Amino acid sequence: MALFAHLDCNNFFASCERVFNPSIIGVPVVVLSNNDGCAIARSQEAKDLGIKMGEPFFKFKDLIEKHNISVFSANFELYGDMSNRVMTIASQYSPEVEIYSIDECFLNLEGITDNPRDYCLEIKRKIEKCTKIPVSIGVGPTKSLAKTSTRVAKKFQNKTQGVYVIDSEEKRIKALKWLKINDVWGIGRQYSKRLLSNNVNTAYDFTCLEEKWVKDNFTTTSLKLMRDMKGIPSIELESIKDKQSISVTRTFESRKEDIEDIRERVSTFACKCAERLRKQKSLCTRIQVFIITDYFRQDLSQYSNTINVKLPYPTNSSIDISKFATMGLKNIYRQGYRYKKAGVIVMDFVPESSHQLTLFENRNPKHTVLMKSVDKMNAHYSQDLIRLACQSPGKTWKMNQEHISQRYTTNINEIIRVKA
DNA sequence: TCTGGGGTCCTAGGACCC
DNA sequence: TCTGGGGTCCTAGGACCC
Repeated sequence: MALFAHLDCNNFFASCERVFNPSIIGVPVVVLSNNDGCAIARSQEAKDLGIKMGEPFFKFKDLIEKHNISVFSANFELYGDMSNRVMTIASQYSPEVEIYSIDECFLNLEGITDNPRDYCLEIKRKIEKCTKIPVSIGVGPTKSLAKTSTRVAKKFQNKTQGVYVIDSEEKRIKALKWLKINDVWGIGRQYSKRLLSNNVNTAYDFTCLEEKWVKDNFTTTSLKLMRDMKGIPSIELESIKDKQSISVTRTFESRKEDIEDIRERVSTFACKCAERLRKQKSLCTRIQVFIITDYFRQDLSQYSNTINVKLPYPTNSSIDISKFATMGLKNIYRQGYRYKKAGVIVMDFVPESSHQLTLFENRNPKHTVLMKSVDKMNAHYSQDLIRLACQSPGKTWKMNQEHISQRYTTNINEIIRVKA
């Protein structure tokens, strides 16, 4: 019998901040998105105050002082490193692990234990001891049921001690009847609206639908999900795959009109894309560039556009990608608008190794060597030491990060200090 | 004044071919 | 006036996830 565990860190980003700052344990904590735009993580206390996921910062600013909320700018370097630690420990408990997101993973427990509850309590204990990150674990015969179990484990923490196992038909039905349709993995806003209007209120109702109806009204993915929740394993554990696209997009700290300012941003985004491409040893053959004005300001004139640039040859050179992205930008830029956001997305990859030189190759082989040394130096010294000339340092933009914590675990200068 | 970022998958519909 | 059918490939857009 198939057996999956799903592990989820509790309020992950907020918990990361608490690891290095025990004074905020027990008080509400909110972590903000880039530019301190909106809430992307909340501790339980902050959730209880009614602060919603994605809520703009300015809308709950008045609550901050009133309830003594600790606010942090997102510190992804710290979270990424803490995530690695959690995942490394989890991986010791199963030969087959899928890292699903920064704070979640699935473990294949088939044939590993006769007592999944105790086994997972041990995993939880170990992770919490070594990393101080609290986790919840759910177990079930399929991935979606394991994920459902995790929700139960979280919701009824006192009863479950943070671990719940669906190991009988009664438990499966009980959990699915409890799970609201809009909380089901794979059922989003649009789908739940349609399902609710058809009197499908819970996950259980969903599993009772006719397969044909689900397939006709939704997609094959939803059908798979439905079978999976019935207990028929239909969603497989996935191994680590190369990315199919890499994107760097940012909201500007202010609105920009001048193409020169935007070009500098786009060039920097392009270089970041190229760097990540090189990291996974891929070359891209298509670049997408987009710009958009501030759609929250309907009083201003709006414009947005996207362009696809097909490259004459596959590349992961920052110089090439920046050049083609800039060309794309020039095509879609229109004067007289105040732009709020731009982005570069690289796609249609080929592996670096299998790339064959084409007859009309005009890729500059020197770039490969150059980029290698750029990456090396940037890794060795501080990040982004080496830039292209067009990323003029004077113009390089700085994010609003008023409340950022230190990179305790990845930067020696920001390591935690202990008073003796 | 102030509203994130990075991904994946699926489908409908157009272009094109025989 | 009548105006095939079937197949493939590609892409934009929309849904979903964290």
